Amino acid sequence: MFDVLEEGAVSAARQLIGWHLYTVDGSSRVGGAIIEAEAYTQEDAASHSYRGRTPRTEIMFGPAGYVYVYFSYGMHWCMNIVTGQNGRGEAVLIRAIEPDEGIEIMRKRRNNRPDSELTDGPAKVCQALGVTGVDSGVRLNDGKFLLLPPRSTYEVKATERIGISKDTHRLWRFVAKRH
DNA sequence: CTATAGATAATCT
DNA sequence: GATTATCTATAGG
Repeated sequence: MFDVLEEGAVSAARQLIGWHLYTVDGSSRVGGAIIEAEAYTQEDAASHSYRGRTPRTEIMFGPAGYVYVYFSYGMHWCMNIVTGQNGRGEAVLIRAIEPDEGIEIMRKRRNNRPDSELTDGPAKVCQALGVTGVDSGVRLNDGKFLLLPPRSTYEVKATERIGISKDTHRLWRFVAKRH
């Protein structure tokens, strides 16, 4: 169903820039275009899957197209899209989105912060889209989540990942280039 | 604008 | 007991 996800996390992270990610809230969609994403694989010391399967990371080892949500720093939720073939232990962290639908809902959930700060970080994306741990293991395009193809082309830049202390040299963070 | 401290709990050693 | 794929408020330039 999602060819773009099945080649592997690095390829998927690069190609996912520009895809639209939404959660469905009643009759409205909440979300927008993915503009920042990072790849994590089992061979990567910064990845939750590095030490093998655990209860938390089990979802990363399943088939592509499922959502993996984890709890971070005792406060925040962050969401990934599982990639690669079944058993590989890969995912792409959704780090930022450019809102285009459901902005009023996001403002409310983000406590009326400026529009520029609604979804410019992985935990902010989850708060704005209403994603928590109960959504971990849910399949895309099967109810709550919608992943739709890009509506325009994006220039993508690869950089070092953010907020990690191991394997920082990998250029596995992909961002939509500003102009 | 940049820099930094503090919050706070699951997860793993 | 240490670490953590973060965010926010606050202080300073």
